[in-house]
Amino acid sequence: MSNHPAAPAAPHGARHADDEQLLRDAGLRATGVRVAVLRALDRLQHATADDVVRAVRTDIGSASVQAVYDTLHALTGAGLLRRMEPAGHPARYERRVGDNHHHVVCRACGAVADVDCTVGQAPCLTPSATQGFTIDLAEVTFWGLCPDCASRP
Amino acid sequence: MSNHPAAPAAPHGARHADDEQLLRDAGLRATGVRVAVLRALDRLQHATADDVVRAVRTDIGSASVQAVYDTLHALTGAGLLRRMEPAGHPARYERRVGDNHHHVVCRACGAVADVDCTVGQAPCLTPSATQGFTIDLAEVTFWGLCPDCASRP
DNA sequence: ACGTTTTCTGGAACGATTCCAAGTTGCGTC
DNA sequence: GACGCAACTTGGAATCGTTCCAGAAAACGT
Repeated sequence: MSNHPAAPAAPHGARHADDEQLLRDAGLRATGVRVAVLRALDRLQHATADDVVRAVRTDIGSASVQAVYDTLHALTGAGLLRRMEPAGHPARYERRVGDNHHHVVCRACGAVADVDCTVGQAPCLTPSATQGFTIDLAEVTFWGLCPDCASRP
Repeated sequence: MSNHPAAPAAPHGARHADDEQLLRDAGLRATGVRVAVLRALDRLQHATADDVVRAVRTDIGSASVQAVYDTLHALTGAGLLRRMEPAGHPARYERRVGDNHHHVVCRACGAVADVDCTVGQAPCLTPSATQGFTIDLAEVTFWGLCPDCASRP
């Protein structure tokens, strides 16, 4: 488990080789690219599509950009991945799904980290006046400076 | 005040013609385009840059795309406007600044509405573990369906 | 009236992502 | 073990919102 310095609280339950089963359980074929994408996101947190392409290529030798995008979409759609897109930055993907956690984004370098919300499980999930909207998700993004960027103007 | 069916809580204080003073107070020249942009956003809430371009052109006859983008940046930088960018949608601008309010975005049509957070003034503004980040803003976005889109599959 | 700032026109470029078509590979099932 | 469909490949072009460029003209505030 040395690759999992801080194991996510999310119950995605799969250990490396079991990603195949995870995919099948979700009704998806367990293909090379898909397994490699999951493995890549096991190591890289909040990786961009580009990060994933590179990681997958290092892992299994080659993969087309489209295959990776397709996979990211399929896995996100199946609920195996979560997608977040900080304003002004490319989308980022993570395996931590199902728990309601939020993100801090560094204004300077764009680094992203996870944060658990203070306010219990479902934070501001019930706004007072919803304007008639049916709400299914509350997304909280904190903006600031990461430790590195804070220590230089 | 018929244009202000629900006057924003934000104390931006300016009535139509006083936008010029508002600009000067912010250290900006009160130019035609800038005043027109403010006026446009008085009517249109959560307008895209494109919406603003069209509104400004209807208002003062003509304006270049760049002038509007420049203005939106200048005014946002001066704190007269707030910019929000829902994932997968173009940026939107609004005059309601200084209060901490949040947004609902319709997954289907992209419509945006304001919401006040249930949890008092500074909602999830103090996350438990900030990972060493210095946080200056908490942005909350609710996702769901607007009344219109909810009433058709 | 002057100097500075802003806006203009018109164009090209950007980055992330999507889409295309047609051919190949490789899963999973029978 | 073979078959059929889903997934992947290559290579290219296109999208959209936004930014950047340069030089000239206009407009603002002192």
